[in-house]
Amino acid sequence: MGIITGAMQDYLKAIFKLQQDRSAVSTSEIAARMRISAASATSMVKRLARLRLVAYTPYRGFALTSAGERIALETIRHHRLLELYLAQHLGVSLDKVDGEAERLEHVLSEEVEARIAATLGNPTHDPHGDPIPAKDGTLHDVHHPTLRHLPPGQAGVVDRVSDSHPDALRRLAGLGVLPGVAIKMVAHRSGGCQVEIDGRTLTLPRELTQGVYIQWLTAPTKP
Amino acid sequence: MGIITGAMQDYLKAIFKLQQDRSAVSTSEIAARMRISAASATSMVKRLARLRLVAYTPYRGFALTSAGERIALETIRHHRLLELYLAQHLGVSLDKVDGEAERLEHVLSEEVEARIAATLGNPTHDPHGDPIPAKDGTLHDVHHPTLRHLPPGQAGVVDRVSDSHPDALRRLAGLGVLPGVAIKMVAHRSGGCQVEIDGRTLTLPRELTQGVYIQWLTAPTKP
DNA sequence: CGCGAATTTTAGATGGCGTTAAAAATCTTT
DNA sequence: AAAGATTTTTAACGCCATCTAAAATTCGCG
Repeated sequence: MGIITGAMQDYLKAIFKLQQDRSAVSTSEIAARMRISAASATSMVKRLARLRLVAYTPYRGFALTSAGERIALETIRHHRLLELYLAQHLGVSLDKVDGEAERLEHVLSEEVEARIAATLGNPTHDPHGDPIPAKDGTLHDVHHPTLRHLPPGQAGVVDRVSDSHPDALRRLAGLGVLPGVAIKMVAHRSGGCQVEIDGRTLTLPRELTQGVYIQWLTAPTKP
Repeated sequence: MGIITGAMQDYLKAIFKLQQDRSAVSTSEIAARMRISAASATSMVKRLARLRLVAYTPYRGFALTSAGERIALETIRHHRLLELYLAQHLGVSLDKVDGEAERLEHVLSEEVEARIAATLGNPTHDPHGDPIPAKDGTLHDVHHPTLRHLPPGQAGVVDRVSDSHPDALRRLAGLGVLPGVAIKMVAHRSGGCQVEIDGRTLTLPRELTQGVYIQWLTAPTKP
């Protein structure tokens, strides 16, 4: 029940993410991910273990306790809400929101967090499609919207273009649909959709919109 | 040119404010203001002196160098912009904005600062009437708007009511115009103005609006 | 199984930022 | 101007968070 520092939150966040697949995390994994020495990781993990935020067996790795997971999820919630808010309400570009949120997340009060969430309409996914943990720790699936999922009027940025159909990829590239390009949905049509890129309006057939993954600039509206 | 920590920014800010009147600041003054021990103040001042942010003569006090003042002003700018932004765009109440801004100010990037300033219309005063330093360090006078200075449509909170006219004070209190009460300017009339308090609309004669100091909730609009 | 390789932990520094207690300098007051 | 009071600085410590180098442990392979 001591105080949780910003550095501790970062460790807990990193452990949480590494733990997604494998069940225990090693010192060197966390050190590599956080770009610190293995010795630093060991000493921090020991500190976290003393606070009962991770379960740690020397030489055997460690895993979050439920208390640790709770803090990790809160931190991730802060991070992703901030990313969305910065992008949507302050126009920060998507390649910068992560870095900005990284610093702000540690000093965000519960009150401001709540107001940001409310302003955004309690979104469930951040602009990269990653789920925003709910206050109770609930986590949705990762959301990888393709062009077809953009509602009309909604703008996004092309994240990547599937390379499973090289032909489609080539046609899209020819039309200017490339990763990093801003794209706005104008309207859905039978058999495709109309989008705006760089001021130009195009109509893309269904088979081309399939493999275009985009990043949301606003929260998905709730049904 | 080492890195400037958040604690250093807090010291520089405090020294700047103490320096407003007197020309040199003492260890005990800063210690009292920041609620830390005098010994801590000494060690931090020595650190700041090493970085050439304050000019320090042992046992004789210290003052900001121009480099130190620049950082102090930047920090105060961050603080006051954040206060205004939190109040105006996220609805944080005025008694909480200071504490919130206190933590956020140290991690605000130049980019987000600029976007916040732009969103607010490059305001010159915070919700308490204190001037927001410009990027170049320029500082306006303290602005203590009275009710008469509220533009129509603009809402504020009563900060204090002058007690130099006890009679006026009593009449205002009878009308519900008390410190902490939200008030909105409806329209200026010859000889007074029409305001809305708590849902009720009142017309106040000129002599009553004189001594009512208010806090701005939005930036003064530029001429 | 046992030995070298890889990983992990410990040991010992450093710097930031705070503390208390004692020493040093300055002020005050007679 | 000297004594006493006050202020300021120094000394010694603790905790966080990082590092490097060395010791301990575990892994992998012949």
